[in-house]
Amino acid sequence: MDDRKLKILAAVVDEYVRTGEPVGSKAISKLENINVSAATIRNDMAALEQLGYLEQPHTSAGRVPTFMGYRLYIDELMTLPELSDDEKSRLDEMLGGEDTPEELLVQNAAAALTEITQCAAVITNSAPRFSVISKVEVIPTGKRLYVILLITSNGSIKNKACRLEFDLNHEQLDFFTHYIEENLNGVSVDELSEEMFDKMVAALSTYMVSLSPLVKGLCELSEDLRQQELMVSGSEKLLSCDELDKMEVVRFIEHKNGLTEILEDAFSGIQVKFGSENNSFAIGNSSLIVSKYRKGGREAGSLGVIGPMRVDYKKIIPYVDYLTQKISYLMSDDSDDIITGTVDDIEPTP
Amino acid sequence: MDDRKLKILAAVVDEYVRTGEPVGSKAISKLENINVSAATIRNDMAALEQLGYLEQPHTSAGRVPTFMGYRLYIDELMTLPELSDDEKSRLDEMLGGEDTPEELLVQNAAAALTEITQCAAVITNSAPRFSVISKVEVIPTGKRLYVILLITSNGSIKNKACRLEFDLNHEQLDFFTHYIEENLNGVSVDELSEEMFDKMVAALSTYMVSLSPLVKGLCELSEDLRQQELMVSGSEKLLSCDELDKMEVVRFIEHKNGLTEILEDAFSGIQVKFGSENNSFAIGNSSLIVSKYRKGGREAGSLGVIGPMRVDYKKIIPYVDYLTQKISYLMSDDSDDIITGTVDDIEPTP
DNA sequence: AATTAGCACTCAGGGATAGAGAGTGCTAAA
DNA sequence: TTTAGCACTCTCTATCCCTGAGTGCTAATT
Repeated sequence: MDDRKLKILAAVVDEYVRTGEPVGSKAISKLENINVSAATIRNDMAALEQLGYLEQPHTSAGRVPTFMGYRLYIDELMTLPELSDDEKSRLDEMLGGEDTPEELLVQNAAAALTEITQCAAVITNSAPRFSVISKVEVIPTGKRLYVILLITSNGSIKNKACRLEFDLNHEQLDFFTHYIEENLNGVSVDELSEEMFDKMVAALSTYMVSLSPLVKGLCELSEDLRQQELMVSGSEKLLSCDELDKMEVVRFIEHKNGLTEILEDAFSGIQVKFGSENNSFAIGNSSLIVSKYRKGGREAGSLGVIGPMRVDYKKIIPYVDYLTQKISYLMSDDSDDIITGTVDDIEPTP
Repeated sequence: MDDRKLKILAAVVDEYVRTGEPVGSKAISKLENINVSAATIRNDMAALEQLGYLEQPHTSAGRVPTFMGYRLYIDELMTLPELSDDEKSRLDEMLGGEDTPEELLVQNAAAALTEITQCAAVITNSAPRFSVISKVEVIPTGKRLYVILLITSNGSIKNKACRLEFDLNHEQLDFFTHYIEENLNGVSVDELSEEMFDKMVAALSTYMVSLSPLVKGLCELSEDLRQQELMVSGSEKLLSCDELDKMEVVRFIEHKNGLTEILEDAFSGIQVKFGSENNSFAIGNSSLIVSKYRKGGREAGSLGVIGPMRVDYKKIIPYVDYLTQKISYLMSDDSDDIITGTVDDIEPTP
């Protein structure tokens, strides 16, 4: 695998990304820093095809990169340009100022990626999983009607109305509230499980059976919290992309199949995954460029772009990279007073 | 515009709805209650085209109804069948029993419509606008961090976190809570206005300036409440419908453009609107069949189906009609224990 | 006057055919 | 080892032709 072959492979990918057409030996030979003839390139391309990095849609067509070709290009060959100051400040502006709420920050990043890359952008927020319950309240709001309020250390607030069979008196409500607080305060969202709530129901039933709807409500709320939040923006861009199978895109838009898993599995740093048969996220010729952002030192979610395999990696990767870093920076900034603001610091409800 | 022409127009629409193909004179002449020759029908169809009710995709193709044609068909020509008892009881079952919560009732209706019609269903809930504030709570949850909880008589619950510049002590929190309760409890959501909150800020500023973020938070929550809630279910059905432009459908699914407005504008009874350029709800060849349901004599929301213009109106309209009536009936029935369950009945938080 | 049968006409859609163009692999020369 | 030359392959596009469905018009019939 000599040096020139790698250079040619890189050139083929670049050209293909640029034009979308299978690229021939002549086109490569005309390129600036290639100083060999088309015939030589033909020989090398034949070799690259033999090795599995290129393929021909048909005899007498140019070459197109294979999965392997893209993989090698992305992992080894590609040279990423630095973002210009202009581009950086444009992104900063699109993210919003320093006092933008965290949730909006990530959403703005997705919107920015959609606009700049003309691809779909995807964001997840796994923050809830790493937070702890910081407050639980049960508030009577009508005949036999109670609202449960669940607040976590990262600022998520969930509520739910429950109807009981009987009204609770002061004493009963007090008892329940204290019981719940003792059992849930400070518990990590990840630890919450159905069994745990089942046990609570069992324990409480000796005191008062009719409390179980409240526990059930709590259980449902905790499920809400546990589930990662995933949002896809600009998915219509995928439809106008003729490299992708419209049916598959539609199926993806409907069910977001496999995305959660793949994003959860991802590790730090920029990663590129192909929507091949390997994983459950399967839009035929697609590519997912994703990176995780951090909050207070911990991975808190991910941010990425979904496009055709033939996307401009050189352009998109720096954008995704910059945005995740910026978001991580902004989040580490003022995150302390939310993360550490546990229930111990606060006054009881009057 | 003689009687036979109308009959033929109706037949063309029926056939086109059934087959999806442009319909020719021969097909019409073979129909049961048409007893004239194809030639006669050709003459009438030419006349109907002249009048703007039909059009030809190209010379020597059959005819297809125009907007105007559909409009006339829907408004005057179509004969709606009664639902059979079987169908009615099936719908009743899908709606859920008498004690189904109102919100779920409407959602079940949407699910039923999606399943039966294989189109998208849309529901709105304008109930919040006609409800009153039944409870407001301010709950400390961290350093200078407070959650405001707003509950209305119809069961909507909204919350929001606010950050203050200083922590409040018991006394201050008590004062604020009482002040808010006195000023907001029992106030209709429709009456809430920015000016009202501005006045509250002014009044409170003599006591404590730093409370204003809380009032601002309340103001934002009340805006959330005022805005109609809109849900679309089964929107994926629109994607598999090749009469509709996929791009437009995806854009619609993502942004629900214009739906709120059009649904708010609708008046009582079944209505059919076309997704043409006239209104902001613009999926090219689509049709929206919608009706309002009532609660305690008042319009409380709407219920509808979005499909291609070529939908089976005869089938869908009776379903939508029945469901809205049934929902209106169920809501007038047991609405009292929620509507009238104001804050006065309940115990203060322990 | 209204309806019908008959007929020529139009047009979309589906092969089939042919030529152009791009690109290749191979061979032989540099 | 590289390059030039050349025959070959295969897609793509345009063109033509044919078929079938459906029309509009005219003349005959009721």
